[in-house]
Amino acid sequence: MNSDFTLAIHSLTYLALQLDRMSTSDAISESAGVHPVRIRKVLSLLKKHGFIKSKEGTGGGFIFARDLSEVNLWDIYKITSEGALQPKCPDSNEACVVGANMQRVLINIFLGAEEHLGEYLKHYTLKDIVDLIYKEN
Amino acid sequence: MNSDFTLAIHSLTYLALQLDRMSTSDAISESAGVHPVRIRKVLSLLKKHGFIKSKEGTGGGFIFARDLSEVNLWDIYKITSEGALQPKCPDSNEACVVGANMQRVLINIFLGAEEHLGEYLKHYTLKDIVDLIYKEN
DNA sequence: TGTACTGTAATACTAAGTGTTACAGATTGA
DNA sequence: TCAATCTGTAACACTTAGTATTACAGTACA
Repeated sequence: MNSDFTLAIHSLTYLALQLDRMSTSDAISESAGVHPVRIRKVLSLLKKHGFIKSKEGTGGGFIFARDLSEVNLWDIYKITSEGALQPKCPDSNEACVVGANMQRVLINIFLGAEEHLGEYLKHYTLKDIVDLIYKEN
Repeated sequence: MNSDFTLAIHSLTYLALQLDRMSTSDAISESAGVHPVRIRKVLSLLKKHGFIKSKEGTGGGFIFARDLSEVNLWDIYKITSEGALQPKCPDSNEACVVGANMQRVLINIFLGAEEHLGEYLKHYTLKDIVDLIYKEN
């Protein structure tokens, strides 16, 4: 799994603690320890899906656009990492009964796995994450 | 997720259809469409964990060592891919409340996710996979 | 009009995954 | 005993995905 998912969570959590003002990609990138351009790419995705708003120019930045408890981790997973579970099988041998059918079988199993993961991730809202950030252990 | 997991499943399924004789890494690699050395590496792992037996020399190869219905996909996942869900977060900023705590929060969430995935994978035994290979769609 | 932002393309760098070669060790059969 | 056929594994090369960096256009504000 690439880290866009965790960067998105990190960014949104950061914004969640600054609901009253805009935050710059520089500030968020410093908190997350990655390059500002990377953060802007991830935030650009989040914006396209309506989770945040942005404003260019002096005093601009990013700000949360939804209710904290109505955004969950599955929402974020879907736009940053959907299909990440699916391992890429090389083209196997059609002349062999295993090779010819394995891909179809595995794809279905991994689709199921991702759905299953979704059920788990849906239980975590951004509000939960903020609470966990403050809770010791 | 790397493809060791699916290669292991592929190999074991192949062996499951040849329970009465040994199969060579060459034969399996041809079915799976990857290099024989790669297959041997994966099979080496499976052997170390007692899923298969091997024999060197002429007429040698690999053979299943367990009951088909007592090996499930979670067993295989654990030895090939455990921790694969865990995205690597870059070291974030300890001076920021989000940076300082995010890693701990995410690690716990992903541990839970992997456990959850385990519950799903446990429901598929190798016997199920063999049945699915033969079942249309 | 200068400064501080976002938005994004292009490119370079790095790490993980995969393929390949090489060769030692085991086993078999002639 | 010798050649052939396997596994076992290390070493290295290649490829691709992930990430960082540079560059610059566009927007907003003072």
